[in-house]
Amino acid sequence: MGSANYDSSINLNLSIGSLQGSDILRIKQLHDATQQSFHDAAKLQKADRSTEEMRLAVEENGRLKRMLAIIRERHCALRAQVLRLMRSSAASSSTSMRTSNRKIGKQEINGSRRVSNRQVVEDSRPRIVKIYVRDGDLVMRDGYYWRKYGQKVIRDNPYPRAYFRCSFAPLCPVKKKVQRSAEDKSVHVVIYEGEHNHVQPSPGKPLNYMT
DNA sequence: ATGCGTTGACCGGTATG
DNA sequence: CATACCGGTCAACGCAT
Repeated sequence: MGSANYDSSINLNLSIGSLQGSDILRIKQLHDATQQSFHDAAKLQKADRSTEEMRLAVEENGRLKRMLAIIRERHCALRAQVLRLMRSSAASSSTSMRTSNRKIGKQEINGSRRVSNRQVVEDSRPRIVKIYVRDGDLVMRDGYYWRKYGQKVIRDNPYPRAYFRCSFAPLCPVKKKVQRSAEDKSVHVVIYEGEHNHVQPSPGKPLNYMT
């Protein structure tokens, strides 16, 4: 910042040969007073600069707050959109799974146990959401806390499948399966089963691990 | 001490002969 | 029907905090 320098030493260039002692004393007092006033002026200038800096900081803070509010608003809108997409894809995947997959045509995923067709009750089937996430995206940052409880190598895929349980609420029934895609190893396939029976602990916050 | 990840064992449903 | 296979879960163990 531009700051003015104040020279506190003053050369009065006086010829003091003809002056009395009292005059010298007065001049010295005057000199001291002048120096003091320069000091005071410098202090005032410094205080003014601090006030200006504080005003700028307050303005900047206000701008940042407005930006944060906008970001938060957009985040909420995006989140709502993602949830809508996840729900619509869940609806379509659950119907396509019944017809396209040989095995799933004979069995349904229902909570922790697979059950036969006879036991399937349409309304009791947990919501299943399948999403594909690239490395570095929110694979493990979906806002919930997950605890890994198993890992298994699955047929037709060299990469193991990891099993997670929602650990935020002890009774939360939601499970999550994460597996690298066999076709594109940079893509994770994340399958959510069920619905959370609690609020999201902290949107976007990193989970215990990736979860 | 507590919580978490790893991993082999186990269980139950399905496919196959 | 017997059995192999498969996906999902359990639980012991070790590690990190």
